[in-house]
Amino acid sequence: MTEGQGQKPPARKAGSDAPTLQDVAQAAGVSTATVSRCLNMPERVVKDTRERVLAVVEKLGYAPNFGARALAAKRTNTIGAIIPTMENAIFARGLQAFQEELARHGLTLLVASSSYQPELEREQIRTLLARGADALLLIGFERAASVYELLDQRSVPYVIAWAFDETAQHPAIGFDNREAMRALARQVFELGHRDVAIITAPLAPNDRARDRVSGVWDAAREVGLCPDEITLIETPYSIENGAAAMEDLLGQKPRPTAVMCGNDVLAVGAMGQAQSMGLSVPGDISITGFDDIEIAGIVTPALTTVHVPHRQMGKEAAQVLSDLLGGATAGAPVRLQTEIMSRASLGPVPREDA
Amino acid sequence: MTEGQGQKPPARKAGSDAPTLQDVAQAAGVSTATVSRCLNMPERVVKDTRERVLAVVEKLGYAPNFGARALAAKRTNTIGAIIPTMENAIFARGLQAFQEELARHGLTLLVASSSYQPELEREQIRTLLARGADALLLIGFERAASVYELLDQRSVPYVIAWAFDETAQHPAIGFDNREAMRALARQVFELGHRDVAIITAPLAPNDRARDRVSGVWDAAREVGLCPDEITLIETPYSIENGAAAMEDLLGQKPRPTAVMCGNDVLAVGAMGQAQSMGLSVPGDISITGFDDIEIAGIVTPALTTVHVPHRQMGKEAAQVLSDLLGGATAGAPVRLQTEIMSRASLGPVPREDA
DNA sequence: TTGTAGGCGTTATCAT
DNA sequence: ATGATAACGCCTACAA
Repeated sequence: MTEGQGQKPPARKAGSDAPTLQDVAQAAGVSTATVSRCLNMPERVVKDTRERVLAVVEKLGYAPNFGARALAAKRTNTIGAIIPTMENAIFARGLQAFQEELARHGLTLLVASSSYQPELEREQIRTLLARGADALLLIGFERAASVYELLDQRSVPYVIAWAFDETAQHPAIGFDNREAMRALARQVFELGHRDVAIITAPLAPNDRARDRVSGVWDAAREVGLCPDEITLIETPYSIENGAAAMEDLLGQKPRPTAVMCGNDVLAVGAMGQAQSMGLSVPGDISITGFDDIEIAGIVTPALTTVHVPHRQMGKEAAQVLSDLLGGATAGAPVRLQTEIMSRASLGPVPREDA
Repeated sequence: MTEGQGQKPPARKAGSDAPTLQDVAQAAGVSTATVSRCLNMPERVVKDTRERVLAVVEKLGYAPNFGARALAAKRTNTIGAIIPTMENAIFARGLQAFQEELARHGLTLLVASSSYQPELEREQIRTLLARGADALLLIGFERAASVYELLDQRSVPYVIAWAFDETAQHPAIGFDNREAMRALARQVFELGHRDVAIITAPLAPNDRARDRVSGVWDAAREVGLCPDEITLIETPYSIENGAAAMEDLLGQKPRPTAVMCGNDVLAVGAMGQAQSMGLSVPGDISITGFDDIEIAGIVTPALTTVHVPHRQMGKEAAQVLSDLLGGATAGAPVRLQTEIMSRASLGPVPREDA
C-alpha cells in the first residue's frame, strides 16, 4: 500500500457508485459467493446468515449489476420484442398483455421499434441480443432469410405474432389476416357494392397489410370482379393520412360506394373526411376498418370492423416463449379467431342516381 | 492441453454463441485492443487496418456485448424513462419524440412503466440504474425523498417532465397543469355554468391530476363558488370508465350542465355516454378534456380541450439530458405553453326548464 | 500505430 | 454451509 492511513479511498468528485456484491459481503462479514447464493438460491444458505445478508442488502439498497450478471450467467430473463411502431395502439395493447404475462413468469420485456424498416429490424435484433435478450417476439413472417439463420445459429428462441401461416416453419401465434378480411369483404359485396376502394398501410414492408388486401381481392373474384378495378391507396398509419386518402378517392369518376381500410385508424380518418365533405356514412358511402380498437366503437357512426384478440395474442405469445425457454420444443403455429363487428358504418349500396 | 488434435473445441450441442472481440481480432490478425479502437475511436487507427477489421466485423456480424461494455466503460449511452403507463397515448407521443431526439445524440432509450405505483417506480428506477442507464426521465415531481436522495448520491442526471413548478429544486420541463386547467375552467364559468362536475384520474398517486383539479377549484372560487359543491369522480384512464362516471353524474339531482374531465380519454367516454342517454352535447351538457390527443378532433362534437406540446416536451427533455450528460449544470425548470382548443363540446349553459 | 494486461461485478466450480 | 477463484467480454491506461 502506498498510502496507508485512510479507511476509505479519497472521496470521489462525483457521487458514489452503486453498492456491489463486494460491499454487501464485507458489511455482512461473509464472502461474495454467499451473498450471491442468498439472492439466487436462498435455500442453499443457512437461515441465520441469510437473514443477516438480506438485511444488509436492504439497508444498502443493493441491486445486482445487470451487465455483470448477464456476463457471468449468460442468462438475463429478458425477452426482446421488435415491433414496427409504438404509435400503433394495437401493438401497445398486445404488448401490454405480453409484458404482464412475462412478468408472471419472472421475465422482463425489452422493446425496440423498427419503424417498418427491415434493415432497422435486423439491427434491432442484433442490439437486443447484444443486450442479452434470451428470446424474441417478432411481428409478421417476412424478413430476410439471413435473419432467421442468425436466430437459428445462435439458437435464440422466438415467436412470431400478428400473423398466421399454417405452412410457416416458425413458432407463431396469430390470426389469418387474409381470411379475416375476405370474410368482411364478402359482406361488403353481398350488400351490393361493386365500386369498392381500399386504403391500406404501405404494402412493401408489411405482410399483414398485403394479406388483408389479398383477402379483398379473393372476395372480389368470387363475385366476378377483377381486382384491378379496385382502387388501392397506400398511406402510413394516421388519422390524417386516412382523411387525405379519402379526399383523393372522392375525386374519382365513379365514386366508390364502399371503402375498406386496412386498419381502424385509417378508417376513422377516412370517415371524418367523407362526412366533412358532406357525405353520409353509410348513406352515401360505406366504410370498414380492421383491428377493433376502442375508437371504432366511439365514432359516429360506429365502425364496422374486424375484432382481433390482441390481448390474448400477447398473453399466449409470452407463454410460448416461456415454454421455449424452459426447454419445450416448438409447436405448430397457433391460430386465433377473429370476429366481424357489424356496426353502423357499413350499409347497402346507395340507389343509383347518376 | 489434455487433448491436442482438434483446432476447435468439440462442437457445442446448442447453437454457437455470438462472436466476440476476440473472434474478430483473431480473424483480422490484430489485437482486441485494435478492434475495440476501430469501433470506438476509429481515427486512432490507420486506415488500412481499420478497413480490414471493419470488414471482419461486418462478415461475422459482430456486435459488442452490451453488458461487458457497460462493465468496462461504466457508460452505456442509455437513458431510462419511467412512465406511469404505456397505454396512455400522450406518454406514447412524448416518448416517441424523446427517443427520436435521443437517437440524434447517439443515445438509446430504455422504457419502464410504474403503473402509477410509487413503490414500483422506485423499483424500476433501481432496475434501470442496474441496467446501466446513464440518466433518467421521470414524470411529475411527487416521489419519496429517498428516491431523490438516491439519484443525488449516485449523481445520476435526471429531468422531470409533464409538470412544472417554479419552486422545484429539480431540472424539469413541463407545463403548469393547474394554471392551464384554471384558464379552461374560467371559460366554463363565464359561459354561465354553475353546476359543474369533474371526472379525473385517481388523485392519490398523480400530482398532475391533482393540479388540474386545483385549477378548477381556483376558477370556481373566483366566481364565488365553493369547491365542495363541485362533484368529483376519480376513475382510471379509459373510455369505459369515463362513460361509467358520466352515467353516475347523470343520476344526480341537479344534473351538471358542464363536466370537466382530467383528460381527453375520459372526456370521450363521458361524451359518448351522455349522447347514448339521449342528451345533446353541448345543447344539454357541455364537456371538456385535457391533452388534445388526436381523437379530440375526431369525435362529434369535437372536444374542447387543452393542447399540450407533448412532442416538444419530449424533444427538449432529451436535449436537457444530453446536455447534463455532457457536463452542463442543471438550469431552471422550463415552462412550456399550453393552449385552449375551443371546439364544439363546450357551449353556454342551457336555459332553465326545471 | 499497435499490443499487453488489469479490472469492471457476477456466477459457478471447486475446495474446504 | 461457506469461501476462494476462474471465467464472462470489453475498455483503457500503459508499454513498445
